[in-house]
Amino acid sequence: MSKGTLTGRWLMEMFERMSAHFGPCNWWPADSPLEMMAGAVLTQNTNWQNVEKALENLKKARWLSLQTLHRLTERELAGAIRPAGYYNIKAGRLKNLVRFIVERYGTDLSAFLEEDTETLREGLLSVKGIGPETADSILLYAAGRPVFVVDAYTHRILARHEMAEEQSTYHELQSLFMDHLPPDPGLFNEFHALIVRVGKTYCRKKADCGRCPLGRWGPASPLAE
DNA sequence: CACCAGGCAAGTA
DNA sequence: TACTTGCATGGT
Repeated sequence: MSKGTLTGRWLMEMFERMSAHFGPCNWWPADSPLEMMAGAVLTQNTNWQNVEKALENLKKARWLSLQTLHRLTERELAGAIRPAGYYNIKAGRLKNLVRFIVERYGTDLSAFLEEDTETLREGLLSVKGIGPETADSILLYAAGRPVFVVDAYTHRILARHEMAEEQSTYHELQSLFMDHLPPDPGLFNEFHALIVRVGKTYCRKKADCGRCPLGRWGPASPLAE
């Protein structure tokens, strides 16, 4: 909350550098909240390019509605999302999520997304196959809540710049952002998107790290010149 | 050819 | 509690 702290200033400097380097990311790349939620499940440990193919299959088949996804068999769904990998697991997870929503809120997704943030998060986490990152992605990008999303890139980048311990938990990393930044969904949205962008572009190979807007590996924090 | 990608749950000790 | 393993396609 207190952005006057040293950590808060670090984080805002980090944001400004990434933002100046890349410009607006326009996340989440989806045409509807349901597509966003499906994408969140499909992208678990998977390249986004593969997820796009799977989403395209669902759109072409006109299967991207709560009603239809609820009616489909797991086998039918698995066939369509094949390019996303882990397709049997993910078909089950998508069905679990859709069943949870339809049974409690009906086929109007907005009824679910209007719940208060705590209820939403607990509900999502109660679904088998929805973990903290998937739940928080949905909270931020489908429901517009001020919840920071932590992913593998967040962990990697913070650890490499010695802004967090290598063994930090999901909640610890999330608190680093949420305790030191204003609870602004727009800020959290762009911040997470930029972290992924930086991670994909500069954090994969050590050689690329020299061009990273956050500087090279090691204790050089974004504030260090 | 090997390795990785915007996780999660289940199993083992 | 703290590791380890299975899940699977498509790009580099």
